[in-house]
Amino acid sequence: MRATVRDVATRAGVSPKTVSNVVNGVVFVRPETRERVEAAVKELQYVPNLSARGLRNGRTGAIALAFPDLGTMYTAEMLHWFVEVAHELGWAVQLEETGRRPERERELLSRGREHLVDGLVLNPVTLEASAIVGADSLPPVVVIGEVEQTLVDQVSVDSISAARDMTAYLLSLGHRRIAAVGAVGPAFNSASNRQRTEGYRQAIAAAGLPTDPSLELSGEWSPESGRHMVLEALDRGLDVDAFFCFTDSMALGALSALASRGISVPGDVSVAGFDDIADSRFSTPPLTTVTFDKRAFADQTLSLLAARVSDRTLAPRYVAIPHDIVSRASTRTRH
Amino acid sequence: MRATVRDVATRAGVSPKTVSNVVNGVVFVRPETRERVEAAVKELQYVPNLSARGLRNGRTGAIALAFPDLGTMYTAEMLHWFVEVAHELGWAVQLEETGRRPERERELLSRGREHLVDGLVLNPVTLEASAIVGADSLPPVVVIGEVEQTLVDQVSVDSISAARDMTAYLLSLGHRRIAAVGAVGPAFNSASNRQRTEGYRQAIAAAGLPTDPSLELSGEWSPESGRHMVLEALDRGLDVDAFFCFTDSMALGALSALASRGISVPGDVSVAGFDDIADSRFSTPPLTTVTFDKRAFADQTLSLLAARVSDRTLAPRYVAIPHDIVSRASTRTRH
DNA sequence: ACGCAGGGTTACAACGATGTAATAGTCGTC
DNA sequence: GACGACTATTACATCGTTGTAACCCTGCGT
Repeated sequence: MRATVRDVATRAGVSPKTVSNVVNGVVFVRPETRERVEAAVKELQYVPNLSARGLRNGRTGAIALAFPDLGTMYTAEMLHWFVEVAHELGWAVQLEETGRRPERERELLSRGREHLVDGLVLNPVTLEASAIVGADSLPPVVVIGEVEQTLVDQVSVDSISAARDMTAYLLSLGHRRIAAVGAVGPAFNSASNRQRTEGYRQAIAAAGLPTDPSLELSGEWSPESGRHMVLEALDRGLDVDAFFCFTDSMALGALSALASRGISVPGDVSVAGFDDIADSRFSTPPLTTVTFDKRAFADQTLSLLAARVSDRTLAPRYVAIPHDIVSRASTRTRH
Repeated sequence: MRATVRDVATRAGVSPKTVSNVVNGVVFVRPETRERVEAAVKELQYVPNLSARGLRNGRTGAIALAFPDLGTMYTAEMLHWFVEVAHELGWAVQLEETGRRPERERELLSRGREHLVDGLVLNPVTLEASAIVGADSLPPVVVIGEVEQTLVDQVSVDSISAARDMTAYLLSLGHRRIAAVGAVGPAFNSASNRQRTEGYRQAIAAAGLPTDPSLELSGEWSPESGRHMVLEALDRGLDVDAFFCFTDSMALGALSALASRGISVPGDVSVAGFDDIADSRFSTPPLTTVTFDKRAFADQTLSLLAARVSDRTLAPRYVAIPHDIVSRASTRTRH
């Protein structure tokens, strides 16, 4: 049987509350009493029951992280930092997978408090502002990534400007026929690809080039789909000198497609990605991509969440994480 | 304020216990009563407080998953399935990262019950049997991956035979100088690489070839390290016609190293991996690797855990997940 | 010496859900 | 019509922890 404050109290000859005081260390306890209690705690291997504590003071010490797909490198890297930072803040982390299902996202928002969590970090794909409005009492929540809403705290990279920057970079290398892989379209339409498409178009327009819809390849944001979009573009003889893939994972699919057709990267075409996942340093060739500090991303998100947990009346805030272009071997100057 | 059983009970004109009965659905409740209660639940948006439930019946409905490094593709894919299966079983999932620190692994075992979990799935790197013996009262736990112990439930691929099979496969393609990338050695020594090294050596010996220590490249199991080991081997002029990397992530590093030296895969050398992570289908070239059913892995693990949670006196069981060789373009017959 | 201040400790209640045992209610049967 | 045999529902206590408020004690001031 597991030891409780009662057992420890009896052993140390004090009251349960004194044990609690020692364990929590908020109230001053006479050194000799503290010592006796600590000895008893050690002897009985006492560990506080967090269910009871959670019941008593309404905080569970856990937050939930919800991502659309756990099986991707992007999510893995984000998780790594989120768990690290959360633990530094004394939070345990509960994991949820929304699987791109809007109803699951809504469910998390409305029933968020069921699963013993003090707050929620949600990376939505489909979520629209209406879903947030719908829930009349939200748990403390920070959404991450591109979502068009101003009702709750949010952290993201400024995708419009990042996509604009990358496109401008490719243009500066001399590329003129830049395909946007994963652009908004019938196959996939979310805030993320709307914004990246927007940034791409802005840069093209700023360079005085015409917008060419045939260069905007629409599809799911996965390696399979990236490969597929590129193969299809090649099959229909698209005139293109660079592929700007809206995620690294699509870029890996693109590289695979190009390699299978014997097209050299960066000899024949350049390829660029977005996210700077670890794999992009080990692809053939290594990938030029949009990078950002993922540790800072987690830091910012969880500090917003901490603030909101302690004061739920704060006005919603938005934090943009700075981004940068990292140039690797998959892009080269074109003449 | 959040609704409780009391509020629902008042609203529906019944007692709190009846609400509980309806919500849990174990006792029979008269249809009209049930209807009234369900209506009240919906109107008040009642959601049970799991802290209270956990306190009352000793179960929290959550399990913990602990992996050494969350930022890898292998972990991401495993997580994906574990979370899916856990949710099907009605468990929430709490995430821990051990960071290859033995003390963190021990801590999870000894203090596992602190964090509101009914059980623990632990993927140890350094954990040895002694650490498990040390803890005199273990939480329900299943270890996954290669660990040399028989004290608690365990699920893993049979690494010895999988490594033997892959090595035999490479031999059958005509390779005679097969490097083992990530082999046991001073740089990294864990049950995993001991076992894979053992399988590799068995196959070499079974083919009547001499064991050549210079072919066993020791190092961390990461892409960086994989690249590094291969580059170093090339630099010292190692005579080699295939690289068997003990994980796909190292294999991706190896491919990157070979590409940077202009060595063709599979033209000049073959490369094989282990784990069949998603990326390995999109590398250049796609990777021959050891595959296994990760969904089945999660299924088996969590059903062992469920069994142990409900009966902690069961004898420890071991389940091996079947593996297979999947042949892709990174390997080719040698003459 | 007596009273008062203040710190250290305590008894008690409450957080919300649910198992237990007792109660109210229903139906069938003789 | 009354009694038994269930069956649906209830009152109560409890899980372990901690906030509240009351308590006791030591030490100081007058």
